[in-house]
Amino acid sequence: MSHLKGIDYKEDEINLARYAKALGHPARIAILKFLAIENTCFCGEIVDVLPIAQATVSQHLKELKDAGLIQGSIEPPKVRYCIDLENWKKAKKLFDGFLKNPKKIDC
Amino acid sequence: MSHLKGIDYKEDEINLARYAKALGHPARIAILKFLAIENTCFCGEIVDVLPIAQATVSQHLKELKDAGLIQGSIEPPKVRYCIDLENWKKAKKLFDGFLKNPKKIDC
DNA sequence: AATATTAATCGTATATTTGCGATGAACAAT
DNA sequence: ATTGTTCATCGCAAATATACGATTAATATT
Repeated sequence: MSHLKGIDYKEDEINLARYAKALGHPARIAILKFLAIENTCFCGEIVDVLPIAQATVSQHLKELKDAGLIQGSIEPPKVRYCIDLENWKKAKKLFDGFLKNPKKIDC
Repeated sequence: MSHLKGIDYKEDEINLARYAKALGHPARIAILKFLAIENTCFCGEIVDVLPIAQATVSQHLKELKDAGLIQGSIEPPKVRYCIDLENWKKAKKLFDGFLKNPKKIDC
């Protein structure tokens, strides 16, 4: 989310858009769901479950991590991923505030 | 959302991702917010308010419309836009189900 | 040291997104 | 009929995103 020319956008608008963008691909939704169910998992387990190549899964994981929705901790030779509950809650709050009755949207 | 190779993705995953993608740009968040506050508006009013060109606003409106989040009705020579409450609620339900406690995510 | 495992990264190809100026279409007003 | 207004669309450029095979890095295991 780098190219915000006018830069009138408010902090929350940018954050909400960033989270939304990260959720904007079904593979990443599926990854997050898997991660939510399993609590934690390794990249390889996702590769086994989804019909996409390892490099691509890794890429999606990176984007989720960059957006702050997940964390990874090294556990050689693997990396254990889990949802970042802190930011997950922030995201939830932003989406809740935005998606409730449009008449009463948070500003 | 056309390139879903494996196509294992579930209906809800695809729909959620589609809504999320539409929300994945701060300009579109700003547009929706403006629309929510004003109840309805014309393209030109958005152009006056946001620091982006008319063609670009029109493009964003098209994407929001394609995602189902807004509607447009011709009112020559203008087009009156408003939020599509029906789909807005659907989106809200999907995000709610997804973003609540990850331990209890909807599947 | 050599090997195996796991995941990130590189290089590449293709597709999509974002943005804008210019043009076009639709219609109202003169 | 001509003009003005509004918005969509076209054409283009640049940036991002998506996907993959191949390679590399890190580290256990043998």
